[in-house]
Amino acid sequence: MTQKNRIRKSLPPEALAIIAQLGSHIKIARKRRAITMEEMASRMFVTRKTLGRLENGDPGVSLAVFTSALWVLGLENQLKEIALPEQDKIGLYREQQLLPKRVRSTKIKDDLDF
Amino acid sequence: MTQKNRIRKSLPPEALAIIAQLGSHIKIARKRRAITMEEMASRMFVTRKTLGRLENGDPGVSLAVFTSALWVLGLENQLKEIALPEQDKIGLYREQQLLPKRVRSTKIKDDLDF
DNA sequence: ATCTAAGGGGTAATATATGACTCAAAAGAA
DNA sequence: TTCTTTTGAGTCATATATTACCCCTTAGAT
Repeated sequence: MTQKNRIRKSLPPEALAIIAQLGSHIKIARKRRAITMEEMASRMFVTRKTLGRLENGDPGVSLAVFTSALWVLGLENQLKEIALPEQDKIGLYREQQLLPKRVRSTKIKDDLDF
Repeated sequence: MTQKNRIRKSLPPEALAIIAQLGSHIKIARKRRAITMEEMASRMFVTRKTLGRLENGDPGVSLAVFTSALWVLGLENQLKEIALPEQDKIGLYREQQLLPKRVRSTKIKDDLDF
């Protein structure tokens, strides 16, 4: 039996919780702006039901739907901060670990004029 | 003709760009950690191809895949900041606008003991 | 109290995502 | 250079997302 969509059965509970929180935050933001699901869904070019899945924390909704929701709410800029390389402390640390112990001057072909 | 998946054809270019950036940031973070796509995909319980779609900015990948990637990279906490109600300036402003002009003391039935 | 609209949830049809497999190009190490 | 690994990409089968349509409960306004 070829198993499909392993991820749905294996999503760590914390990841599920994060997605659920995102959904409820989006719902709160929508209500604060006094927008109905119908109205917001149409601005997102999706159906009310799909927006509902997002707001209810369904992990299966696409990044398109998610991003579009933030877009309609005017919150899309926050997404740009995610996984920013210059703020990735773990990454920067690991990168240093990968640096060579010593550096040796490399012979550069000097006909590469620049 | 019933049009399906309108969102794919209607995603604002900026939203597409944001998703593409997220993907490339994830790719950078992975490389910094010296993890191959194969290795990372297996930790996410998806195939290398699906991870590739995420890293290449495919707007169709699910929140599950996206969140799982951040999870594996140890960056999932950043997601918790998205659309946080207490930091939603637009929302807080609009909420104030919705407040009633005046307040009138309401007759509270006092047999609601609490 | 009454009424209207908002939203939760079901179904069937269809588009798309995802997995499994494969080939090939490109990157990197020795 | 040569060899190995990584990764990009195509195909097919299947699971799932999304739509369009439906009904129904309930919250909120009057």
